[in-house]
Amino acid sequence: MCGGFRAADAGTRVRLGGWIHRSRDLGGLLFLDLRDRSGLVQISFDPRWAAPEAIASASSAGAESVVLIEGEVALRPPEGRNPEMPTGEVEVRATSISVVGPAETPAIPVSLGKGEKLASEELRLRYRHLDLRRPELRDNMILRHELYQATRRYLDEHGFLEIETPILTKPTPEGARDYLVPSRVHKGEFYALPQSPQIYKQLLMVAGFDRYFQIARCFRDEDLRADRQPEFTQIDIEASFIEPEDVYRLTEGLIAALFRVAGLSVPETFNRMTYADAMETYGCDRPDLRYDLKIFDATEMVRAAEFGITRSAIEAGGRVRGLRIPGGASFSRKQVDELEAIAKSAGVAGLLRTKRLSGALDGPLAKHLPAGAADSLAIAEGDLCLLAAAPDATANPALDRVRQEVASRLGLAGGANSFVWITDFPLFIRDGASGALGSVHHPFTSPHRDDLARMEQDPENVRALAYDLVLNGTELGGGSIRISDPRVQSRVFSALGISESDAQERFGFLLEGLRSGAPPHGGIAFGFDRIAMMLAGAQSLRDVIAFPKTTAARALFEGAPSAVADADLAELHIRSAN
RNA sequence: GGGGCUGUAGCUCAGCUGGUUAGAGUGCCGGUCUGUCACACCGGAGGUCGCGGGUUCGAUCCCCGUCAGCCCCGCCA
Repeated sequence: MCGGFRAADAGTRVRLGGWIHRSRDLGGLLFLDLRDRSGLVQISFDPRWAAPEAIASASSAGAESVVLIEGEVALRPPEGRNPEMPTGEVEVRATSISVVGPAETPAIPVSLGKGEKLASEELRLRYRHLDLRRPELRDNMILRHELYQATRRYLDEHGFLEIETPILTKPTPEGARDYLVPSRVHKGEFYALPQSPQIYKQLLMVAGFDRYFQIARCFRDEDLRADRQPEFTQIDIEASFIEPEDVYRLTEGLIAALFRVAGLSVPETFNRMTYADAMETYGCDRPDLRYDLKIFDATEMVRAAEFGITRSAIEAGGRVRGLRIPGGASFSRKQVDELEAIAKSAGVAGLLRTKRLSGALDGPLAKHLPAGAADSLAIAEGDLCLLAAAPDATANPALDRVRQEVASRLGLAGGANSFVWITDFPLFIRDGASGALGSVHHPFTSPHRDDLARMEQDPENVRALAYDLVLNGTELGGGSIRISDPRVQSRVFSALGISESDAQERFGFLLEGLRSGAPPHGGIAFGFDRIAMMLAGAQSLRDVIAFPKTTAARALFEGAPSAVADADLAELHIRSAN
């Protein structure tokens, strides 16, 4: 392998295959950098050891052509060594070369020449076979492979069985849109690609496979982002007779094993935070805890103030909460306006601003505050304080975004990785528009035992046995203890407004399973691609997936999706609307 | 579904207030060159200015539409 040669290999006769990465023709003397998946090595052609025909052949071979080289590994002359290259001590003195895979001039550069920049992402995706040759993407794929292996090794060692579940499954009316697959045999009927193997893994528990895992491909037909692909990979885990604590302990070990692959260490155990605390203190359920910047409540301090904005917000049932920004008093008017614009785009009417200079607070609100307000609100000299007077439902996302923007401006997010388990999610969430209850996680999530009694009267305050693992503001994975008691499952369906017959039609095979002797069970799923992206230091999921889709869910290399012939549709009992 | 940015040579980009022959770097082709490694030097070829329409004496440039890529909101149990 090209990248592995060292000084100790000098004298070895070798036969090497690889791609011409770059060549330097000095006239009578010629150098090639030969590349394979292991790296680069310099091949030298000199009349002292290479026949004239070999030199001519090497000289005319184009970049990215595949060649076979015969020669001998030799130490380079001392002045010709290259400390920048792992193989820089040596070169292969070629005696023959044969061009076995001539290449046309590459459509996009693989090795970047003088002043050259990376081709646009559109072209990189169209010519993916070339882009994947670049060392950066090659290394990402190798890292990904090692993450697969570490996952399998760790879970195998902990007694988990790898079991595959179907790709052709049943459409689910809830959740994300399904990718549908028409049935040829059954006119007018459809399979769906799985959004996750959720129900199958629960049935595997019912079947007695008490520890299951799968590196599972999942499909969701929703709009994309830099960190969202329509098909993606999860590390899917489920086990019987376990509690949340068991899941935490098991998967902290798994995450440690995965981070070790990238040479990173992680804490022995991860911090915990309840959903309620996360929302109260950070305004979101996946806080970035690399920096402090906590949201605080100033409602009591301003309650008595004769100030219209805060007064009406409080009377309407809202609160006044905000952020103290250390040193923020030096922000320009324009900078603060930008922060306010971010908050407004998240739904609040505006931000109240006050800063502490020379001991006192300024701003329109300040004169309505009691003496000593700055101290009791812990606003320090030089701080800027931004307040949102609104119901939590709008203030939380607004303050969350302002918090992130401030952290990015002040460069606060550079510290050590910060893992945190978010626990005690609510079981239900009420849809603002329709007023209907929906599942926060999914309808099979177990309510907290202590909250079972209030399921019917006070469903919005029922906690779920659900948890997410968050790293630096990104959700790495999430899961729950599932419902294993069919009576509890019925009550949850009923709270969700799913009738007995609906439930039977949609999830009948799971309900039958629960009635036939179901162990208590639960699990978790991790976003494999996101973990790979983080560990690779990549900016986009597309850089850790061999053949990704564009933001419009197209595959540019193969041209999918594409139209099909009417005859093919007819066989599937389908007609295009166009 | 909505908003923003981008589209000019194989690749990366520049192109002034709308004006004669659309430029640069790199790659490619030809030549010189015996220790280069982003080799160096000399010469050359290479353009549907994404596509369609409009305004104008005249459009790469202004307007409308459309396609594609990227980013964001909605969406993603």
